[in-house]
Amino acid sequence: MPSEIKHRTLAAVVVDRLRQEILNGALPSGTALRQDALAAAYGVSRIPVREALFQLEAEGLLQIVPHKGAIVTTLSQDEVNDVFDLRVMLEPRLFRRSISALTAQDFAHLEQIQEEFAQAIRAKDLLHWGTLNAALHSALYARARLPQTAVIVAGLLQKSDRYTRVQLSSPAAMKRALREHAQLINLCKQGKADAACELLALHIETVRGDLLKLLST
Amino acid sequence: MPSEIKHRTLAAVVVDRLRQEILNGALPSGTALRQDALAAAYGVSRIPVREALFQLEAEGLLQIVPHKGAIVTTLSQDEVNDVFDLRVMLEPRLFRRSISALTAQDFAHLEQIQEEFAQAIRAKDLLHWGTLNAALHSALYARARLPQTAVIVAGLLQKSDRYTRVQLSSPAAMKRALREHAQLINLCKQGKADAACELLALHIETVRGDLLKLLST
DNA sequence: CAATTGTATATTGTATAAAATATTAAAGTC
DNA sequence: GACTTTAATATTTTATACAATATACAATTG
Repeated sequence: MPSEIKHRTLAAVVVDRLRQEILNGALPSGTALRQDALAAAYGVSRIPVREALFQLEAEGLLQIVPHKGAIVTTLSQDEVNDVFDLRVMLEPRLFRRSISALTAQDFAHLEQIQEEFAQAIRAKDLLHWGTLNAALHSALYARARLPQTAVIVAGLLQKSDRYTRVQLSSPAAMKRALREHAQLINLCKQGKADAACELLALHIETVRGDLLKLLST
Repeated sequence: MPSEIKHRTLAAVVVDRLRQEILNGALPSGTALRQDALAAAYGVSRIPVREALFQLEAEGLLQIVPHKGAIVTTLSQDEVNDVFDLRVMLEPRLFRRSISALTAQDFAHLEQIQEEFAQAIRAKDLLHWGTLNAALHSALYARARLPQTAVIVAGLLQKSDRYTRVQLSSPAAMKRALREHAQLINLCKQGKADAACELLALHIETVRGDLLKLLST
């Protein structure tokens, strides 16, 4: 009985749940989404479902063909490379502007995410890994004050996460990510902006490399 | 009597008309959009209007506050700079990958846009200037085969256009843009990729400079 | 038999109406 | 008189019902 839900808007609720299922892999690429079925599954009418579908299309997770329907999109290897190229270009820019302005509170937040990270690894909880990864990166850029870039990068992180979740089935890769994130935070604290940005770029490239290795097999 | 309209979908029609009015300046920043009024104005029900509003929010032209309404957003000077920084980073990348693959047909298309451009200048038709500018830039990148970057840049061009329309009230600036676009096309034809990309970056910086001058006054 | 046209069914798109939420104004209390 | 509370109104959000479109398959024609 979901009576305790903070009732934002049904459309927003559906957006979050659908996005989660897509990022999780519960709705794999190519899945056709029927408005009727989704409405029944979530116990709402088709209108909030429709609005959710449109929003997810804007996020790039779906493709909607008028009068036909919505299907979960996939990214080609070239597109994955495109996404990672963009990340390598844009994230260090955000990072550099953010580092010097990070507060003690921000660092506390980062440490907290790292803690959840470690827990997720111990529990082999792959489902939340992508969310945590995106949260940590976003937290690193929290003080960049470049909102346009920030929303673009948020989208790129989301797109990457669909695939990194696969990649990180390897415990070794998960632990390396955890370690690199810790190094990033440390360099921040020491104010070593150049070194931090360099490491960030390397970190992204590392994930890309692992991912491409998996996709090609 | 609009009976000849190719009936795509009412929501899509509303999206296009609303976007046009926002980019035109007919709906200036800060305008509150009432679903009822829009539905009446376009002669449709409120549902296609709602879906249009959501799409335009995703494009960054509106901000929707649940249960309150939609208002036309504005960009601060910092945000304008952010947009142009991104353009300088991303457009040359697209350009470089596109140049060598441009076909004779592509060049014909570019020349056609240039012609419409010149006509718009002669007719002092500011309204379509932004659309043509975005179309020309996009045409330059048509063969880049980087869809992720392409959609991001398309969004950035749209955001810039809201402001360049103002900036180009000066005939001198319009003619300079026309000339620089012609130079870009010529360098493409000659296969001088490096020079073309350099000029492109300069071109974008020039527009930014003019724009900031106007915004600060 | 191939191709095309027509019909039935399923699904999406839109309109109308009801419910939920926010805003405004008025009334009452201290 | 200032402040809270309550009613009234306006607006958004959601549900239901209807219309338009696409898909699948049968029927017809050459």
